[in-house]
Amino acid sequence: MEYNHQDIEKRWQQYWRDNNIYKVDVDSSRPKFYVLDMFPYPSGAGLHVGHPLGYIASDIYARYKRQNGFNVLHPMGYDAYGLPAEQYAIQTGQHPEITTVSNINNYRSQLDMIGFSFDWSREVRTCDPEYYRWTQWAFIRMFNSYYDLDADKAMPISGLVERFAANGTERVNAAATKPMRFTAAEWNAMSEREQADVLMNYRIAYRGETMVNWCPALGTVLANDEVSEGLSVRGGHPVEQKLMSQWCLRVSAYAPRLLSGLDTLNWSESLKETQRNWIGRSEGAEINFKVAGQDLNLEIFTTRADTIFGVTFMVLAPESKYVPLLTTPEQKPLVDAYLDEVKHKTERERQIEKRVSGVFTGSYAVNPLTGQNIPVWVSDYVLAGYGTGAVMAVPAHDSRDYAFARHFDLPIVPLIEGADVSEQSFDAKEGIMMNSKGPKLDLNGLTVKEAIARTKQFIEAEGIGRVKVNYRLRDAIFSRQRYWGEPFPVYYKDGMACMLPESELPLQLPAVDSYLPTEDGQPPLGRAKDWKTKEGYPIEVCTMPGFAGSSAYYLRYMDPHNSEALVGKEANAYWRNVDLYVGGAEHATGHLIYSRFWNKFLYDLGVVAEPEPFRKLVNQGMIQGRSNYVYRIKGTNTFVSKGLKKDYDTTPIRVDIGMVDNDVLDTEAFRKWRPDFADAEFILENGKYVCGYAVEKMSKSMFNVVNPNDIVERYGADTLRLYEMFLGPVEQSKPWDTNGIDGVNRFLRKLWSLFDNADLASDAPMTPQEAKTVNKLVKKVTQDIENFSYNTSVSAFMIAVNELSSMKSRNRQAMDIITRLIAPFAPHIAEEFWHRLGHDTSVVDAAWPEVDESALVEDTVKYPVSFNGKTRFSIEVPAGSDKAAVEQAALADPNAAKWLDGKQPKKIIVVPNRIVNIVL
RNA sequence: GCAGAAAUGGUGGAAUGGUAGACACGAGGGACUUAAAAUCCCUUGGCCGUUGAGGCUGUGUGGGUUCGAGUCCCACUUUCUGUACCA
Repeated sequence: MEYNHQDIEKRWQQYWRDNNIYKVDVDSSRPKFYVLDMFPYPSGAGLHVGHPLGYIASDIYARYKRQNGFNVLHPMGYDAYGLPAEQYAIQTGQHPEITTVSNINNYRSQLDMIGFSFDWSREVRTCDPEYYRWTQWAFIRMFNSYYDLDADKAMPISGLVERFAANGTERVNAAATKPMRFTAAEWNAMSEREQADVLMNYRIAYRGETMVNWCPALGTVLANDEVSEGLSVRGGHPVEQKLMSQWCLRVSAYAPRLLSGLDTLNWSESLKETQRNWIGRSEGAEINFKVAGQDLNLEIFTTRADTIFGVTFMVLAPESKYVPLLTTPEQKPLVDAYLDEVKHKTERERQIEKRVSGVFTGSYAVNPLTGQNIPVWVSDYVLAGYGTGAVMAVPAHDSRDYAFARHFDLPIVPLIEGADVSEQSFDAKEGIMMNSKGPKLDLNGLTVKEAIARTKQFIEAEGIGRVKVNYRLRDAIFSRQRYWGEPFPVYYKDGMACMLPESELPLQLPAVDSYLPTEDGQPPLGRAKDWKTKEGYPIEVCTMPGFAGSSAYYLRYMDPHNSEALVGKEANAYWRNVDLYVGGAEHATGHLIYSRFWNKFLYDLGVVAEPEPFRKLVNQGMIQGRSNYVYRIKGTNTFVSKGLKKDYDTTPIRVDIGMVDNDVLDTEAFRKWRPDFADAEFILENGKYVCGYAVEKMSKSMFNVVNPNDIVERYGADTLRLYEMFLGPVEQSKPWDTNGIDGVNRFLRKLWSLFDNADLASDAPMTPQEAKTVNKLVKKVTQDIENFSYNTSVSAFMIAVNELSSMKSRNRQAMDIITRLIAPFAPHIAEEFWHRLGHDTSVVDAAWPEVDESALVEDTVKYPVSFNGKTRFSIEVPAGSDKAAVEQAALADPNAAKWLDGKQPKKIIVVPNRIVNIVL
C-alpha cells in the first residue's frame, strides 16, 4: 500500500480532536511539565515555513515528556494587539478586531495542519476582554504598590501612607522617581492633591514627566526596546526625544533582582549577557561639587573616582535641571541657542553627526579635593537619563571628554604614569597614579583599582559623596497614543489619576469613528463617546503598549477560564512556571525583561509561587529565505543562465521561487509571469536555465516565501516536521531550502514500506541484529531529545530504517518500539502504525521505550591503531580484553611490522574502547 | 567601540581530546523501462598512484599544550547577532 499522507493526517487529526487527546488538567498524581512557545502576533501574511520551527521543536519535547509520564501543559494563543492591524484600520476604516480575528482564524487553520499537541481549550487572546481584565488588574495593583528597598519587594502603598502620616520620610527607603524629604507634620498638612503627587513619586505604576521616545510618524511614544538606532523597530520611522507626562512602570526598582535572577536560569549565555548589558549595572560613586558663589551642589556619577584630580571641566546634559540654575546672564543667549539647536535634532541625527558641540554656562564648580574652580559646560554628549545627567570630565582618561577638551581647548591633565595623552585619551583602568595629591588625599603611587577604592572611602568619610550602584535599565514607558491596545482602568478626578474599582473590570475598549488622533492632538480614544465614568469623570485616552498583554500570558494559560483571579492558587501551585520556553532571541530586551518584572511583582504580591517565569529558554534560529535570480543582459530581453553570465554584462532580477525547481527555471512560467517577459529569450547551459540564489529575509517582496500549507499538501505534515528539524540545530539560523525535503520524504516512505512488510501476525523476538539497531536508536534519540539535538535524531532514524530494510526485518516488536520513538517527530504516521499494531489508545500516551543495554553488548571491540598519532590500521579484540592484551594484539598484527620499521615503541597508550597509540 | 556566537566538501550539516566529513541534498555513472516518473545499486574533500596498492594532504590564519587537536589555550582575520556617547 502506498504512503498516503493526506488520508492519514486528516484521519488522525480528526481522531485527536474528537477524543480531546491534547486536553490537560491539574493532576497531582503526575509530575507536571510546562512547554511554552512565544505566542505569535497574527499578521495578515500568515505563517511561512520559518514560523513553525520553534513550535515543532517544542512540540517534540512536549510529546516526549508526555510519553515519559509527565502531565504536559502545552498551550497556544495570540498576541493580538499590534500596530499593523491598527495601521490597516486607519487606511480602511475597518475595526482592527475584524482583521485580527480573520488573521487568527487563518493562523489556526495553518497551525492545525502541522499536527501540534496544543491544548486549544486554553487558548488566550490579549484583545479578549476576559483576558485583558487581568492586564488591567495587574496595572491597578502596580499603581497601589511601591517598592520598599529595605524589604526588597513591592508593598501596598497604603502602608507607605501610614508611615508618612506617622514619621514622614524618616526611615523610609523606597524606590522613587526623585528623592523626597518631609516630616509627618508636613505630610499631614498637604492637600489631597499634594499627597497624590507625592505618592506618584513612589508608585510602581506611576505618571511621570519623562524624556520619551516620540515617534511623530506613528503618533505615539515608544519604549527603549522599541527603538533601534534612532528609528522605530516597527516601520523604521525617526524617533525624537520629548518631555511628556506618561504612565510608567518602575522596572528600574527591580534591576538588581532581574540581574541576580539570571544566575538561576537555564538560558543561553549570550541571551543572559544581552540582558545583563541591558540592565547595565555599574558600580561607582556620586560626588557633590559645590557651585562657586552659589549655595548649590552639583551631583555627578562616576565609575572613576580615582581620576578626580584630573577633572578640568564639568558637563551637563542639555535637559538637566541644573542648566537654568547655572547659566549666567551673560551666557544665557548662547545657552538658549544651543538648547534650541539640540531640541530640534532627532536622536538619530545626534548619533549620526557625532560632532562635538557644547556651550559654557558661565558658572564654575569647585573640585572638592583640590579646591580649584572648574568651568561647567552643557553638551549633548551627556545623557539626561543616565546617572545624574551631569559628569565630571577627565579628558586624559575618557575619550569623549578628550574629544570635547580638544575641540574647546580645555586643559588635559594625565593621571597615570606612562600614559601618553598627546593623541588620545588613556581609558584603560590600569596603571599607577600620579598628579593626584591634594591637601587631604594622596593617590600617587597607587594602582587605579586601589585609588578607586581609596577615593570612595574618602568621599564617604568626608561627606562629599557616596558609593552608588547605577543601572542603565530605565523605567518602562507604558502609555501609547494608539487605539488598538488595552484601555487603562484610570479616570481623572480634578486632574488626579484614580483607579477604577476592580469590580468594574474589564474596562472595554470603546468604539470610535476613526482610528486617527483627534483634531486637538488627542489619541484616538479621545473620539469615543461617553468615555467617562458613571460619575462623569474622564477616562484615560491612552492605551497600553504591546508588551502589556504578553507579560503574564503564561500564567493565564494555567487557569484560562478563572473569572475570580488571573490564576487560581491551586493551578499556580501545580503548574508553577514554564519549564521550557521556545522563541526568538529578538525579545531579549523587551518581552523577556518585562515578563520577568511582571512575574516578580506578582511574586511579591504572593499571587504566583515562583520568582522566575521561564526556567529553560531556547532561542530558535531564524529561517531565512532563499531567493532566486535570473540574469538579464543589459539593454535586451535575453536572459543568460548563471554559469554563462560572466561573459555578459547582466542585471540580476529576482524571480518567484514558485517557478524554480532545484535552481532550474521553468522558462514558460517565467514568460507568463509578467507581460514584459512574454517574449524573453534564454541562453541555456546543458539545455537548462540555472538561476542564481541569495539568502535573504523571507518576505513577499522578495518572492521567496514558502508556505507551510503547500509543503503539507505535497509531502505531508510529518515530512515538514522532520525536515524542519533535519535542517540543522534548532538554535541556528539557516536558509530554507526545499531541495532537501525529498530525502526526508523518501525516508518516511521507506519506513512505511518497512511497516507494510512487517509480519504483524508474528510476535517473534528480535534477532540480535534487529535488537542492536533498535536499541542503538532508542539510546541515541533519547539523548538527542534531551539535548535538543533533533537533526541528528532524524539521521539516526534514517540509519536505523536503512539497516532494518537491508536486514529485511519483519519484526513487530521492532516496529512497536520505532513507532513510539518517532511519535513526537511524526505523530500522524506513528498514530497510524500504533493502531495497526492493535492498540486502541493514542500513541500520544504510549510509554517511551527504554534501552535494553544487553542488546548493545559487543563480542569484539575494534581499535584503530595509531603510530605517533596517525592511524594506520585497525584491530579487533574480544570484548573485555585488558590493556596488555590489546597492546599485544596491536603489535602482533601483520600490519604492525611495516610501521614499527624495526624500532622499539617508546610508549604504548591504550584508551579502553577508543584507540591504541604507539609512540616511536 | 563593547559584548556574545560562529568559521568543517558543490550545499545543509555530523564528530564525550581518539580512524574528520555521519546523515541528507546536489552531481556523475549504472540497473529496471519503448520512454519518463518512481525505485534500486555504485562513485563523490583535494592531490599523486592503482585498477584487489596504497600514499600524501586536508576542519579560516599563525603559534602553543598533548602520545594524539575540528575540539583545549594565546594572538589574528572574517561573518552573524545584540548594543552603543551609560561617564
